[in-house]
Amino acid sequence: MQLDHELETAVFQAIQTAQKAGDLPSFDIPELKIERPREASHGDYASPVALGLARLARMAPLKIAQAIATHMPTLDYLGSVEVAPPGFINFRLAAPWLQQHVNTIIAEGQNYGRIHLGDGKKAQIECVSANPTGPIHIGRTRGGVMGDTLARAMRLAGYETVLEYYYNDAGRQVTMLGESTKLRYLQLLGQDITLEKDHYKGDYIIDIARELLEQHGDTLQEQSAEFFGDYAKERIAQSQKETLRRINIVFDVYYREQSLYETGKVWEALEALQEKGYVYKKDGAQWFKTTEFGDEKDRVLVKSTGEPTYRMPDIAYHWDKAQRGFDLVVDLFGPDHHATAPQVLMGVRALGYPTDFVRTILHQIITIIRDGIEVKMSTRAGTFVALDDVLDEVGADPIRYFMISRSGNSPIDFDLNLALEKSDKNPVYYIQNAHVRCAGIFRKWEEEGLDPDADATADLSLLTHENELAFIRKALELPELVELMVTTFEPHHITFYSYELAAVFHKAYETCRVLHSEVPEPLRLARLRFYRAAKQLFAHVLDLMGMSAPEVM
RNA sequence: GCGCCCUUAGCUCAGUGGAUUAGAGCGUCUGGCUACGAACCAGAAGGUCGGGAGUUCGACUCUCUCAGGGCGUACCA
Repeated sequence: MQLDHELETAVFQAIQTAQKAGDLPSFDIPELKIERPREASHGDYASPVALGLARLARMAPLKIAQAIATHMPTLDYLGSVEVAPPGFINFRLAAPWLQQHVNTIIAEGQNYGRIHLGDGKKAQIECVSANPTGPIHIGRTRGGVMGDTLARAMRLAGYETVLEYYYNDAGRQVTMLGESTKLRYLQLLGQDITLEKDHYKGDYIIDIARELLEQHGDTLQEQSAEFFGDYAKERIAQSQKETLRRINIVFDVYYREQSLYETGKVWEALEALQEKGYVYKKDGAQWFKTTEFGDEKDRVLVKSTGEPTYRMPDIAYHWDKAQRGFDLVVDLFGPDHHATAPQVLMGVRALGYPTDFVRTILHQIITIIRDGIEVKMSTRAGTFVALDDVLDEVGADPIRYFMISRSGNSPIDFDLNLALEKSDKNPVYYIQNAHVRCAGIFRKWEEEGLDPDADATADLSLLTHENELAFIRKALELPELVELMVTTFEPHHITFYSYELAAVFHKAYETCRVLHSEVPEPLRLARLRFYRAAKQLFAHVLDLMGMSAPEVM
């Protein structure tokens, strides 16, 4: 349940009741807003609705607030309703209800925070979509982690969600990949050949060529570059999958660009655009009239060589997305796509589909810092930082956390030293430590031979410490967080939430002991129940971020 | 030149048009372990929210403008 929405409904009812009772004049009730006050003394929820209604009702805001407060329906979770100048209504949750909520958290488990915004809707998230011409590098990882985290939140919000990777296994880059692999193969056979400017020069190509040599000896010399390309791209795609699995990203669909050619979709899309009059020929190329959709100049769809630009299959791909019946499509693009993303949507519109179901989420660059110095990255020079290397160095959890620790609009400095640091400077451990501390309580409990289910019937009304209640209140924000994430498409909020959850947890942990001799038995059981809920919630929230919940660190 | 993004505490950044005192982490300073993990907690100091104008009962938040910074601007993807 989402208390903020429940309260909106309740306030709406209160206004209606007040109007019937003549305490408020009649007017059409506008959209109501329930918010979380910053100041704890202002309650758990507050509504400024009376301020907005002042003009409509032609009454003093304070009087309106008073009338609403008087007519609020009775609700089990609502402790008090107060009116504060200049006209705010403050709601406070009932302590008994909060205490019982501990059992709700335990009962709902991995479903805690579930909202129904996406029930019955199909969503797709596309991210990473790197070319299968080399290892995944750290820059691509940001979009991948953002996309995967969003996918997890969207599933909790009820969306049937497909995480999809658009796999550019066609076109010029695969040709170059094939040529590069063949040249390396021939080099391994002792031929004196040099790679050209556009060839891929990374060592992984040599490894692939060596594989072919080991499997086939020197029998492949007459094989085409296409043969080498087919082998290399499959090989690289496999290793990309493996790399992504290491960071806990598993795609539901790898959509092959090549399939758009095999089914004829690319040319179908081109013909459809031609028929609708959006294509013209100039300088031997075929141009798309993107200026009709507000672009500053028209763009080439088919080069004078007869090959399509990347734009053409991209449009066909998004055309296909439109036809697959998704209610929501999220495209995550890095800084290199900032300019081109809109052009693809212009293509979809030109093909007669609305594009409001597509949300393009852009993110800024990521810089790697080692020992306080920026690690320069250049794809051309082959000096990009491979995700695998960072995984070897710091592991998946810190990468996942730091990749979504900032709004996508901010560039990120990824500090390798900090990611490795197991200290209070590192928020990753601060959060995971909350789970570890809970685990420690249960471990000790069982080591002492005590009944592991002893807390099942604990008297939760004994959880009266303000720090315990503060934790439960923070837990209640999870559904609101999920809603925020899936409506703004901003995954970074969860890192702040998880940190705040850990902060209120550690406060409770410091003040509310369980196994200490001075704690009376009934309270001990209630607190054990409390930490059981906390442990489960941390495991859940860490899982939403794709991170592990360690028992010990 | 044009487009997108950014400018909030010494540093890195949150902040969904609302309530005296704009938040968090790091850093700095002061305290706290014979207590389930101190990888923690308690407290202090630190701000003309880049400048200016406008809309509003009310602006860090919306609009315009100026200044500074990042990224992009292919018949590459």
